[in-house]
This record gives sequence, structure tokens and C-alpha cells, in this order.
Amino acid sequence: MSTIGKALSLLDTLSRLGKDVGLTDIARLCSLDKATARRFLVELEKHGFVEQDPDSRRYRIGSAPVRLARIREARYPFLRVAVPFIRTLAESSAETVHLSEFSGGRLSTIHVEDPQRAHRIIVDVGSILPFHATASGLAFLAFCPSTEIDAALRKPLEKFTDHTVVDPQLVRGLLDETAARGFSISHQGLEAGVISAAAPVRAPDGRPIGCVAVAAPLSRTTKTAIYEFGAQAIAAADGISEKYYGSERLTGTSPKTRRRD
Amino acid sequence: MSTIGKALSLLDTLSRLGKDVGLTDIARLCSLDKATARRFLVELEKHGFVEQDPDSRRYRIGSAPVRLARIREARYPFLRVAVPFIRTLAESSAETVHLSEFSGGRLSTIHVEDPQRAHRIIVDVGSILPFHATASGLAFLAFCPSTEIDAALRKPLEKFTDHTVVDPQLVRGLLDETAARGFSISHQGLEAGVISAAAPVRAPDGRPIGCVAVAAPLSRTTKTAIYEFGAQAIAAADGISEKYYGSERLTGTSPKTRRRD
DNA sequence: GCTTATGGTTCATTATTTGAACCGCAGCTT
DNA sequence: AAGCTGCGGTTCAAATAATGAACCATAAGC
Repeated sequence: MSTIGKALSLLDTLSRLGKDVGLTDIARLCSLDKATARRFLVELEKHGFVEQDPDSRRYRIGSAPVRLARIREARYPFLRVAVPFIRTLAESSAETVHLSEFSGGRLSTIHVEDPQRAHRIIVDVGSILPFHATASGLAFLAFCPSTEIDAALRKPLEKFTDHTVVDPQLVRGLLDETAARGFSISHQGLEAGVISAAAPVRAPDGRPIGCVAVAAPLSRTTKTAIYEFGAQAIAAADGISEKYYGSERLTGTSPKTRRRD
Repeated sequence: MSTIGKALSLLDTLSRLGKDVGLTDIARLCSLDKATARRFLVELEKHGFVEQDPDSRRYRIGSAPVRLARIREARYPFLRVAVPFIRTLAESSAETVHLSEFSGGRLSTIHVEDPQRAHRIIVDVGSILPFHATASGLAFLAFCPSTEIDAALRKPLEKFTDHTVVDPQLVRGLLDETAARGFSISHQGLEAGVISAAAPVRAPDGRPIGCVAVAAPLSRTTKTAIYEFGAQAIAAADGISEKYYGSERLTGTSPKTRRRD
């Protein structure tokens, strides 16, 4: 792997830790030599991507990503566009609705709206959604080119609950259903007692960029209800896509047709 | 320079461009070979830091920084803490107030509040503030260790207006005044017709992390008024610092005394 | 005062980065 | 249509930068 890749992985690892971390720890977590890790950290710090606490000498994510994110969001305000849709859906469904975005080969949660109820599903912003075990993951994969499906299913599939589908062939079955239906259903795939439905937000060329998902306690959710959530997720996802890519991108001649080529 | 540094500089360059940019252009702008630039871009794209438009094949900032920024801001919500102070100050002063943050060796604008008036100063979010020619830069440097002042003044100082102070010795004089007064004044240092006052937001160890600045049209601003703005900027900056570093950091034994060691 | 952590540094060895020249393609000119 | 030009992208020997075992200094624990 390239040096840049290693350094960015370090940054990624650092971002997943809930607290500041010392040199030795981060070197171990990234399987890097202490000297190497240090050189990376110094270099990243020079550019503001990490910062070192002057007292504890531990490292944390710096403020440079905040600047980049502002620029990115100013020009491509995905969240600004998407959040109103998510909020509306959370109100109408009265269940937790979350939005994910594909970035760096993974699907991660970027926004969550909780309904005003005591009993609801908790989803954390920043959490990573496994492709085979979540409604969002399935919805995303189902609309990807088959090469990417193959790549995702080649890796070992973790079994999170008794209900997690880990057989690649069975997952392909779920993907086919999802593609036909337009939304995915995850029946306790990641956590027991939780059912969810998700639909992909797609770029004009058909490629998914993220997902809208509704997550509800299994105990109070009928089959009719989850199909309704799925339909609403599709509406929200399409609404986001239309508003996000809006007028500018429609000038291109990119076909709307591609689904699984 | 290390490979990581070059790649992060490329990212930085990309972020300063107002639009998507092609391979050849970015290689030229970063003084890199085309092949090198491409390898960097591919590597950065793998991790979501840049993305390539599938149609135009041009590159832009990706969504990974957005994820990192969310994590950073969730744990250190500098903007969330600071914005109310900036807003209050903008209202009470009836002038443009902006907040800057030190990151990657530079001071960049991260928030701006405009007053409700027709005639006011415009400051862009994301703009870089030169140390010697802006109130924010002077306020920042004045409270830095002298080694960093030396480093900043060793570089050639650009003359932005007829009033820009570019003699290192004279700049040092301004810094001394600033340190004594607690806030800086920039008299048309960056733009003609603009006067501003700024105060540093400081970490518990005394090190500045950014600045609060009030910018007003010179024509309507008396000496009394600019001193009042300075005092208010100090109050806002201290308020932000106290709220930002609040309870957690006060456990340490870091001295409040350091100013220019 | 010894042991064992930590963060940080050194420098000969090693693996990666580098870039001139290259390809194929699309748009433009003649 | 032939030829030119600029684009994104690729190749491989040469040059350079990354690497990591061993090291130091310091602090905490026993």
C-alpha cells in the first residue's frame, strides 16, 4: 500500500476512536512502526489533519477536515439538501430515519432523525453500515454494477445476529428482490429486534451515492408497515437526488437506465 | 517534502479552486508530474478525500472530510460554541464580525456574521488571513511564542495596500502594542477603506487557536469606536475559549500566564 | 532504585516514489 | 479524411524517500 494510503488509514483509524490516543497505541492499531506512525502524525499535523494535545501528548483529528468539509458542503450541500427530507420522513413514519453516504469504499451514517417516542431505534452518526447486514447496505449494493457486488461478497461476511444472512448466494437473492422492489428490507440483520427498509439516493448516471433508511422495532412493525416505509424511503431518496443534482447535471446525456450492468 | 505532505498540499490546492479541475491542471498547479498527481488523486479517491466526476473526469474534494469534520465537531464543537458569541457581537457592534481558526500553519475564516445594514464589509468563509496584514493575523501572532513570530516574519511580507506594514521591525512594533492592549488593529492592512480589531481565542495553555475580528468601513469608524470593538472582541474571544475548553480541560495544571516566551 | 511503561529520535537498509516518454482518444483545423 | 493538439492515463529504470530495530529521556509503579 502506498504511503498516502497508509497515512489516510491512520487518519481513519484515529477518527474511529472515541478519544484522543497515544503514539504507541495508534502505531499498534495501524500495524505501523512507532517511528513511521510518528512521521505520519507529524506530517498530518503540519496540515491540520491531526492535532496533538500539548498536555497529554495524545493525538486527535484536527481542524483541517472541517475547512475542507465546509468547502465541499458549500458546493455540494448534500446534507443541507437531504436533511429536510429525512426529517419529514421521520415525522410521517414516526420511526428513526437515517441517511448514509458512500465514502472511501464504505457506507457511513451521516444524519439521523429520531421520532418523538420513548421506544425507538438508536443509530449513531458516523457508524459504518455493513453491506450484507443492513437495509442501507443492501439497497446500495443492489443498484451497483455487478463487479462491485462481486467484490463486496468476496470478503468474509460477518454474522451479527442469528438472522444475519452470510451466504453470498442468499445475499444475491436479497439484492435481486431489492432491485425489483426498489427498496431493501433488513430483518434483524445487524441487531436483533430491529427491522428496516432502505432506498438508494442515486446520481444521474444511476450510481448510488448513499441511502435513506427507516429503522423500527420489529415488535410493532407489520409487513404492510415496512412496505409503506420502503415506499416512503424511495420517495425521499428520489426527492433528495432530484434536488441535489438538480438543474446543473441534467445537461449531460447520462442515461437513467443503468441498474446492474 | 514527504509524499504525505505533497498529497495533502494537492488536496489543499484542490480545495482552493472554485470548480472541478482536470489532471493536467492540478499537476501544474501543484508543480507535480502528471503521473505523480494521478497516483495521489487515485489514492485520495480510494479514501474519499477527492472524487472524480464520471462524465468530465475532473476532480473535486470528496466527502471523507465531511465525515471527519462531523466527528471532530461532535467532540470539539468549536463553531457551535463560537457562533452565538459572534452573532451577539455582530448585533451589538452593527458591523461585520468574523471568526478565524488556525489550521495547517494558516489562519482561515470559518464563520462570518453580517449586520443588517447596506454598507458593510464583506468577508468570505474559507479566506486565508495573512499574519502581517490583518487584525486577526496580528492578534494571533502577538500571543504566539517568539519562535513562531520569527518564522512568520522571515517570509517575504506582501504589500496589499499602500498602508500594509511590510517591515518586520514595524510589524513587531504592532505585535507589541497588540500584546499590551489585548487586541490588534489593522488600519487598511489588507483592503483600503477597512479598519478592523481582533482578539485571539486562546487554549488554556495560552496558545491562540483562532481570532474574533470586527471589520468596519474606515469612513464611519472613530478611534473610540475601534477601541470599543477591540474590547468587545476580547470579551467574545474569552467567552468562546471558556465555553469551548470549559470544565474538562481545567483539570490540567497548564499555566494561564504564557504570552510570548 | 529498579522495572516498565511512555513519547520521541537515529541512520543504514530497503522499498517506494518519481517522471520522461509513451499510448489512445476526442475535438479541432486544414 | 488526414493531421494536429491537448486531454487523461500508463510504463519502467533511476532516484529518492520510507522504514524499523535499536536507541534515548522521562515518568509512573512497585
